Amino acid sequence: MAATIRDVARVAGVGLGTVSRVLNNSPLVSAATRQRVLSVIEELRYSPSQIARNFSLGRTRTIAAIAPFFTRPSVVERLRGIEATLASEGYHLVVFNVETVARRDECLREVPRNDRADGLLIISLVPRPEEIRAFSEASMPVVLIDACAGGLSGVSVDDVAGGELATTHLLELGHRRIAFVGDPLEDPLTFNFTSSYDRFTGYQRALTAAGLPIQTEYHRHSLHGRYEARVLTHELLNLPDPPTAIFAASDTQAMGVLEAARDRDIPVPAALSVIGFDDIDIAEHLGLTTVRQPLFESGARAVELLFMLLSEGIAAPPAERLAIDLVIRTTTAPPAT
Amino acid sequence: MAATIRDVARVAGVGLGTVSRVLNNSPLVSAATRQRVLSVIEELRYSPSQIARNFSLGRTRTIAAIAPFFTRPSVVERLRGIEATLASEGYHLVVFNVETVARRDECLREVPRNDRADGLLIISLVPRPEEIRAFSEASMPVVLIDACAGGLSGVSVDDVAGGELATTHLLELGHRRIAFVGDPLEDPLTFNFTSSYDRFTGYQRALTAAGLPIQTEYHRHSLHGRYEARVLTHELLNLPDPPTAIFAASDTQAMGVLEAARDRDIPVPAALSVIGFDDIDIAEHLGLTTVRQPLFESGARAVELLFMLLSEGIAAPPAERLAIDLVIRTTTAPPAT
DNA sequence: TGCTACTATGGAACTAGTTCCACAACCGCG
DNA sequence: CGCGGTTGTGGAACTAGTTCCATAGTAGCA
Repeated sequence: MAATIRDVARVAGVGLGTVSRVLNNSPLVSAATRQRVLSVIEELRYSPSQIARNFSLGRTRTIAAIAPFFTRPSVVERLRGIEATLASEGYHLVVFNVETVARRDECLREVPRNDRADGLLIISLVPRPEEIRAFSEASMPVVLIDACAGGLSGVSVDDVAGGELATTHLLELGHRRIAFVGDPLEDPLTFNFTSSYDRFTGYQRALTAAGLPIQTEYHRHSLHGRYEARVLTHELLNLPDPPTAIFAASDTQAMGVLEAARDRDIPVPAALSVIGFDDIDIAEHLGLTTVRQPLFESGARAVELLFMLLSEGIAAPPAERLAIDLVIRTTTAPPAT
Repeated sequence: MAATIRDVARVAGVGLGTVSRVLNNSPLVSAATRQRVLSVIEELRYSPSQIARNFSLGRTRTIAAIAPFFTRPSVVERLRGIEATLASEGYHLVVFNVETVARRDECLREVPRNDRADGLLIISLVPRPEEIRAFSEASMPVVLIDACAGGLSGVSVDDVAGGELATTHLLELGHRRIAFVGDPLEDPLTFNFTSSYDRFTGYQRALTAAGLPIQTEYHRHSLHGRYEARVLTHELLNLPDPPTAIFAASDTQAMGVLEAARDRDIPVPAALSVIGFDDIDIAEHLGLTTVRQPLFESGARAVELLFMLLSEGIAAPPAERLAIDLVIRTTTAPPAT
C-alpha cells in the first residue's frame, strides 16, 4: 500500500501535525524539521491522498458542468473556456452530457445533491423552480451559461437583440420576405432551451419595427440539427412566394439551410441570403454571415462568477450580459431585383 | 449541517451497520427494519455523502480523460463516446484539456498520482516510458485512444493502412502528382502525436507500390490547423509542377486545402482532388472525400477495455484496431486531361 | 429438548487527511 | 530572575462512510 502521513511522521520521528504543516507550507515549522520531513517524503515516495484530503476538508476542487449535446460546436467552445479557467486555478472539471430529457432531469437532480463538486455550471438549460430550490437546499453554488432563471447568477447574451440585429441586417439589404428557421417553440417543459425562442422574438420585433407583417408560413421550427434545418428550408422554398432571405437560429442550422439551397442549385447569396447565429469555428470557412457571441468567454466568465460565489464573502453576482456583434461574410447580399 | 448515517441510525433506533446495509441493498435486513430506516431517511432528507463513501471504499467511480485540443471535432466525438459509456455505468468523467507541452507533461505526471480517478484514458498522446512506469507504480489502469505504447491497452486504427487507402484512391483515379499535407514529423518529444506520421508512411508506401518516386517537394508539414494547411497548400500550388491531388492528414487540414483552392479559384475536384481523414461531422456538409475512422466507437470501446482492467480478474486487453473505410464524396475525381 | 446453522443486528475499527488544543522551549524585557 | 509572548511540536478528535466480528434470536432437525 501507499505510504500515509502517519508513516512519514513515524519514520521522520515527528508528529502527524508537523507533516501536515510541511505539506501545507505552514510557516510554523523549523527549517531543519521541514527538511527532514521532506527527505522522508521523498524516501517513501509519499504522495498525499487527494481523496482523503477532499473528505477531510469537505471540498473537492472540482466543478461539475451539465451540457446538452456537448458535441455541438458552440457548447464545446464554452466548455473550453470553462476548462481553461478552471485549470488555471487548479480545479478539475466533471462533464455531464445531456441528450435526453430523462438525463436532463437526472443530472439536475443528482449532481447538486452528491457532494462531489464544489460548484455547478449549467449550459443552455433553464432549471425549474423546484430544481433551483434544491440547489439552495443543498447549498450548491450554481452559475448558468446561456440561460437565465430565478435570480441565479448567469452569463448570457441578449438573444432578442441578436435576433433583431440579424433581421435588421437583412432588412437593410432590402429583403422583405425573410424567413426564420429555429428550434421548436413549444417545449418549455422538456429541455427548456430559450435562446432560439428569444432570437425568434427579436426577429419578429425587427419585422414589426420595419412595418412588415408577421407571416407564420415563414416560421419553421424543428429539432436542432443540420438535417432538420435542411428539411425545413425545402418547405420554405416550396412556398408560392418563397423567402429571399433566411435567418437561422444557429450556425449549425444555417448549414442545413445552405445545403437545401445547394440541393436546388439556388445561388447564395445571389438568389438567397442566409444568416446564422453563434459564429462557430467553421462559420468562417463557410463564409457564413452570422451574429457572433463570445462562446469561450462565456465559459471563462461563468467560472469567475462561480469562484466569487465559492469565496462566500462576495454576494451572488447578478446575471451578466456579454456583447454580440454582426459578422458580415458572403452569404448575405441584396435580393435579386 | 446535513444529516449523517449516524443521525439516521439514532432516530431510527438501529445500528450504524443496519443503515449502511439498507443503503447498499443488503439482503440481511428484515423488511420491517428496512422500512423504518427508509422512512427516517426520508424524514431527515438524508443523502449519503459521496465523498465519504469514495474515501471509505477507496474508489471514486470517476474516470479521467486527457485530451489534446478537446475542441477538435475528432476529439470531441471520441469524448462523446467515452461519456456515453461511462454514464451508462454510473461513472463520472473528468476532462483535462491539453494545449501546451507543459500541460501535457503536467497532466501525465499529476493525474495518475492523485487518486481522484479509478482509471485514465489518454487520447492521441503517446506516454513516454518513464510515464508508463509511473502509471504502473501508482497502479493506475490506463487505456490509450488513437495511440499505442509499451504494452498499454489501447484502441486505435491502422493509420498506415488508412494513408495507403487514401493515396490508392487518388492513384486509381489516375493521379500521379499527389501531395501530402500533415502535422510536423519531428516533434516526437513534445506532444508525441503519431497518427499524421503513420498516415504519411502509408502515403509513401502506396506511391512506392505504384512505382512512383517519392518527391519531397510534395510533402508539407506544419502545426495542425485549417489556416496552417491553407498556407502549405499555397506553397504546393506555387510549385512549377503543382500536384493534381492532395491528401490531408485530417479533415480539418483538408478544409484548409479547400480554402487555398478557393483563394485561387481552382475548381475542386475538376482541377484539384482533395481527400481528408477522420470523417468528422462537417465532412458530409462539405462533400469531402475522406477516410472514416470510428471516433465515437473508439471512446466507447476504450471505456469497455478500462472496465475490464478495473475488474481485476481480467487480464490487460491488448491494443485493439478498429476498422476504417473510404468515403467517396465530391472532392475527388480523375485529373484534368 | 438440545444442538446446529443461519438470520438480523449493533458497533468498533478503519480509511487518510486537517484542525485545534495543550504544552515545551526559548526569547525579550522590566 | 520571573513573566508574558511567540514559536515549534505532538497527537486526539474529527470528517462520514464501509466492513467485519461478536452476539442475540430463531428456525430446523434428531
